[in-house]
Amino acid sequence: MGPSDIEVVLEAVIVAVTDNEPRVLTLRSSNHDGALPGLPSGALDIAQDRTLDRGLRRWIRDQAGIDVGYVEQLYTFGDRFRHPAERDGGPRVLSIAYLALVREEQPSAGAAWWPWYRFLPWEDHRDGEAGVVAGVIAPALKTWITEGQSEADKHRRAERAGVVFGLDETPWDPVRALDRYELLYQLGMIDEAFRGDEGESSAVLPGDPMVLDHRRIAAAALSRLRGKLSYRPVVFELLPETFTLLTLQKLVEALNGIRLHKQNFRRLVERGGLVEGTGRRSHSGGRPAELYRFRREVLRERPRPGVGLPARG
Amino acid sequence: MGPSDIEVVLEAVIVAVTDNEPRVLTLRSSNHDGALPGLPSGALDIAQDRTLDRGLRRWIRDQAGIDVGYVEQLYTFGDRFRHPAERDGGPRVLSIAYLALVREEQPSAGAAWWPWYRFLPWEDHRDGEAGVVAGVIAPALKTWITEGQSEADKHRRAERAGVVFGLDETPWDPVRALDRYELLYQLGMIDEAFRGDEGESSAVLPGDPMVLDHRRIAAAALSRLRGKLSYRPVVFELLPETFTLLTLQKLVEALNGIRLHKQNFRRLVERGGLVEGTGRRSHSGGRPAELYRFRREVLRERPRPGVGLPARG
DNA sequence: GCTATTATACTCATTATGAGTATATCTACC
DNA sequence: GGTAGATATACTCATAATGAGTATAATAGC
Repeated sequence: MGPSDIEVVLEAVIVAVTDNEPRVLTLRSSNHDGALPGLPSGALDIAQDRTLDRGLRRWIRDQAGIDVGYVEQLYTFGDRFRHPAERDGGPRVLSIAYLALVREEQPSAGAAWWPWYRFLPWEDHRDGEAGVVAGVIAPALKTWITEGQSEADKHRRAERAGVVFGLDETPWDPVRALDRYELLYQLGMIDEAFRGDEGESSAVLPGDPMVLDHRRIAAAALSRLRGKLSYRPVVFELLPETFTLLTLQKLVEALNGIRLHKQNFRRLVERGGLVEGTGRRSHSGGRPAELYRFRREVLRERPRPGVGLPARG
Repeated sequence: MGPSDIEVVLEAVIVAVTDNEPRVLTLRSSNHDGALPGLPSGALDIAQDRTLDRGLRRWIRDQAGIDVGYVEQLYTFGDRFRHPAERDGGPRVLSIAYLALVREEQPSAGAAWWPWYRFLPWEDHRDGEAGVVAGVIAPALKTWITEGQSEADKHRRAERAGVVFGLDETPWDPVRALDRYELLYQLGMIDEAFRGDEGESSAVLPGDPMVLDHRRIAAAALSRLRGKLSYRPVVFELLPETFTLLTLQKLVEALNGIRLHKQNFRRLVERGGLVEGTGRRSHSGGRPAELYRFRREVLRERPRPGVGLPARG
C-alpha cells in the first residue's frame, strides 16, 4: 500500500438563515446509506483547483448552484473506517470540512435546505430548556454516571456531563455543541448507520441522522460559528444590506439557540460600533424600527469586533 | 492525473517554555532549502495510523524522541506550489498542521529547540514596543498605504495596517499574530526562499526564515495558542505539577508576548478558581510564594475556564 | 381615541477591570 | 541583629461593563 491510497474530499456545511431558522444545505446521497441526507462534498481536483477554497467554491457552484460568500476551514477528519468502503479495501478517505455562509436562500438543484436543529434538536433552547435535555438526555446521563467504574470515575463523569450539558449549577454554553455531540455519541445515543461496532443504539433520542459522520461535522460547524460570532462580525454575511436591530437579534438568537435581553442586546450592539443607522425605518407591526447597516470600515475601535451575548430573556 | 497524486503530510509546531522563552522544536531539513530550520513533519502512514493524532505522536516519538501531551489540529494547507517539488511534476502536497505542547524540555536527536520569537521577532513586546515594529514595519506600512490605488484603497490599507499592528489608537492584539504575518508576507517583507514569484524581498526585516511556509504555520500556531489561553486551561500543559503565581504569570506573558499587571493577574487567577494553594511554598529570592496546583476537576464553575489577560504593566 | 405591538430611553444594583498604595516575609550581607 | 533588596500578598478606589428591569414613544387596525 503506497502513500497514494488516499482520497481527499472537501465537505461543506453551508448555512443560511430564513424565518429565524438556521438551515444547512443537504443532498440525498444515493451511493450509500439509503436516503439519508448528507453534506455536499466533492473530491479535490488537483489539476484544476489551485487552492482548497477555490475547489470548494467550484463544486458548490456545480452541485448546488450556489455562490458562497464567507468560507472558513473547520477541521480535517482522517480516522480509519470513517468511510465504510475502507473496510472493503477502499482508499483511506480524508475529509477537509468547511463552514460556509450564504446570504440569500437560493433554490437549487438536487439540494435542499434542512433546519440545522432537526439534526441536533437539543441545541435549540429558544423556547425553554429544549425538552429533550430534561426528558431524555439528563436521565441517560444520570445512568451513565452511576455506571462509572470507581468513585473517581463517577465524579469525572458527573463533572463532564454537568459542564457539557449545563446541569446543576453550570450554565448552558451554546458553544459546547460539539462536546455535547461527542458525549451523546459515546453514550450510544446517536443513531447513525455507520457505527456498527459499539452495540445497538438507544434510538430514543430525537433528531434526524445523516450520512456517515456528517452530523458530527454539522455539530463542529455549529460550535465554531457560535464561538466566532462573539469576536468576529460574521453575522453580517447572513443579513441583507440593511436590517433592524430586532432582525439582528433574532439572527443571533437563532444561531446560538437561546433568547437574549432585548434592551441590553441593543446597548451592546450600539456601543460596539459595528453598525450605523441609515435614517430610514422599517414599518411592520408596532412602532417603526430604524434600519441599520454594517460599518465595514470599522474593524478598528474594538479589539475583537463581534456580537457578544448579553443577558438572556 | 488521478486523485492519488496527493501526498499527505503531518506537520507539528511543538512548543515548550523554558527560562520564560517559548520554543518550538525544529529540524535541519537537508533535503531542500539548504540548512534552514523546519518543523518536524512526517507522512501519514495509512497502514499503521488509525487516527491522525496517533500518526502524529508516533513520528514525533520516532524523529525527536518526545512524547507530546496536548495536541490540537491547526489547519490544513493545500495550495498548489507550496512545495517546490510540485513544479517539477511532484505530487500535490497536503499538510495537516498541528499544535502540540510538552511540559519538559527533553533533549533529542537531530532536533533542536528554537526560540519562537527568533522567527517572529515583532511578536515579543515584553520589553516595550519591540523596536522592529516602530523602526522597520511601521515605515514600510506607511509607504504601502500611500501606494494605494485610490483614496478608498488607501483608507482600507490604513485601516488594515492599524488594526493588525495596533497603530494609532488601536491596541496591540497578541492574537493577531497570523494576520501580521500575512500582511508582512504580502508586503514582501518575509524573506523565505520558497517565494520566487513576487520579486525580491526587502530583506531588512529581522527574524530567521524557515523552510517552505513553515513560518506561516508557526505564526498560525502562535495565534491559536494565544487565543486559546483565555478560554481553555491549556497553560497547565506547560507547567510542572506545582508552581507559583509568578511562574504562571511569566508563562502567560511569554506566550502572549506582553507584560501583565501582577496584582490584577493574581486576582483574576484566584477568582477564576482554576488553581488551589498547596500550603507549601517556594523559596527563591524574596518572600516565599505559595505553591499552587491546577484543579483538574474544575472545568465547571466558570463557563470558559482559562487565563485571561488583565491590565498590562 | 383605544388597543395591541414593537421600539427606544433610562435607571439602578452588582460585578469586573485598570491602576495604584501599603504591608509582609524572606535572603544576603554588613 | 539590623538593614537593603527582592518578592508576595492585601487593600483601595475610580471607572466601565453587565444583568435586570421600568417607563415612554410611535405606529397599525379598529
